[in-house]
Amino acid sequence: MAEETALPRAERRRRTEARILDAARSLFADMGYERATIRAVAKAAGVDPALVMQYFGSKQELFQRAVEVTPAPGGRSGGGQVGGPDPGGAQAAVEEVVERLLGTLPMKLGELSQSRLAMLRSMLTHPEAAVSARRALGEQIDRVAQTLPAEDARLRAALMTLVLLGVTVGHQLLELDELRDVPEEEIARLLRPSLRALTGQDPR
Amino acid sequence: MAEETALPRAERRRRTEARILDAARSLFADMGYERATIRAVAKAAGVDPALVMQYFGSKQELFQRAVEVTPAPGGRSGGGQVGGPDPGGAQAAVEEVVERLLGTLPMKLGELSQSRLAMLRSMLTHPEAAVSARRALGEQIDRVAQTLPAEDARLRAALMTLVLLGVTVGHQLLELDELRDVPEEEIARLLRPSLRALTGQDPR
DNA sequence: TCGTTGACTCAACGAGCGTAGAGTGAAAGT
DNA sequence: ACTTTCACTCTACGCTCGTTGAGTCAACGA
Repeated sequence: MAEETALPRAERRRRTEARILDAARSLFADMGYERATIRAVAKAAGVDPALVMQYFGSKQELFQRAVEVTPAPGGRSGGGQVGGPDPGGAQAAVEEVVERLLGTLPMKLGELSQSRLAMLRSMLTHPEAAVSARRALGEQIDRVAQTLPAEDARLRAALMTLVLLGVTVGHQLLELDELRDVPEEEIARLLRPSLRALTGQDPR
Repeated sequence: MAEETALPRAERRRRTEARILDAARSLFADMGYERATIRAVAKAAGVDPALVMQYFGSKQELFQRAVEVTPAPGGRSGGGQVGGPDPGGAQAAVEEVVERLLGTLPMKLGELSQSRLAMLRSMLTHPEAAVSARRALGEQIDRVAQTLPAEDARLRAALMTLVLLGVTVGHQLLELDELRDVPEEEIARLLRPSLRALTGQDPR
C-alpha cells in the first residue's frame, strides 16, 4: 500500500531523525515538556519509542535538539548588526530597532518558529527551558540595548523585549480571543508608539 | 519538644487545611502544576499525602482552591468601578486606568499574590490553569476596555494587559537579571508613557 | 556470496505518580 | 462512662513514564 521507494540507508536515517524532531517540536510546542511524552512523540513520528532514545539519548537532549535555533535557513540573518550607539543617526537607529522588534512578532507559525514556541511553552515550568529562554531573551535585550542611548538602556531594552513576550504569549500560547484574527500589522501599528515611548528617545 | 497546646478539633482542622493550602500555593507557584506533587505538598505541610486527598478530593481541586482569588482580605476592593465611558472626564479616567494597571505590578510577594503566581506559572502547560488565566485576563481586559473611548478599545486593552503580563513574567517568574533589584516605581515610571501610548488618548 | 553493519522493534524494568480503603486514637456528644 | 465522631496515618493498587538490552532484518562492503 504505502510505496516506500527503498531509499539508501543514510538518507532514510536522516529523514527519520527529522520526522522525530518535527514531531517533538510540535508536541513540545503544544503541550510543554512534561506532558509531551516520548511515547507520544514516537507515535506521531511513526516509530518505536526506543528509537527516539537511541537517536537522542534522553528526553532532555531531544528537547534541546528540538528547541535549538537553526542558523537561518534561507532568510537574511546575522548581518543586521547595527554597530554600537550612533550619536548622529540615533533617531534612525532607534526607529530601526523598534521595527526589528516588531518583526519578531509574526513568524507565521513557520517551521523554525515551532522550536521557539516549544521553548516559550515550557519556559515557566521546565528549568532547562527557562535557561534557554533567559539566554534568548538576554541576547535580544543586548541587541536592543546597544542601540539605545539612554543611561538605563538595559532596563528599557528588557522592558521592550518583555512587552513583545507578553503579546506573543497572549497571542500564540494563550490564544486570547481579543487577538485572534487580528492581522499582525494591526498589532504592530498599535504597539509601535508604545515601544517608541520605551526607548526614551520619543520626540513628542 | 514542640508544644502543641491542644486546640479544639474545628480549629485544628482549619489550621491544617490552611497549612496544606499554603504549601500547595508555594509549590505550585515555584514549580508549576505537574512538578508540584501531592506528596511534596503533604511533606511541606507536615501531613500524610492521603489527608490532602481527603480534604481536597483530587490534585486538580487542590489546585483550583489554591489558585482561586480570595475576596480581598483587608484591602479596598470592588468599589473601584469606574462606571462606563465618561466623555467629559475621559482624560482623567484614562490616567486612572493606567495607574490601576501599574498597581497590579507589585503585590510584593504577599499572601494572595502566591495564588496569582501559581496560576501564571502553570498557565502555559496546564489546561485548567490556562482557562483560569484566560478568565482573569479577560476580566481585566473588560475593566480596562470600559474606560477606553477608542473604537478598538478591547484590542488596546488586551495589549495593555499583555504588556503587564510580559513584565510580570520576566520579573517574577523568569527572574531576569535586568529587572532584579529594580524598584517597582522605576518600572512603573518607565512603563507609564508606554501604556499611555496604548490608550489612544495620548496627548502629544 | 557472505559476513557485517546499522536502522529499527519487542518486551520489560524500576521508579514515581495520583488515588483508595482500612485502620487508629483522641476529642465530642450523651 | 460509653459511644460516636473525626482528624489523621498506613499500606498498597494501578498506571504511566523514561529508559534499557536483546533481538530482527534489510542494506552494505569485500
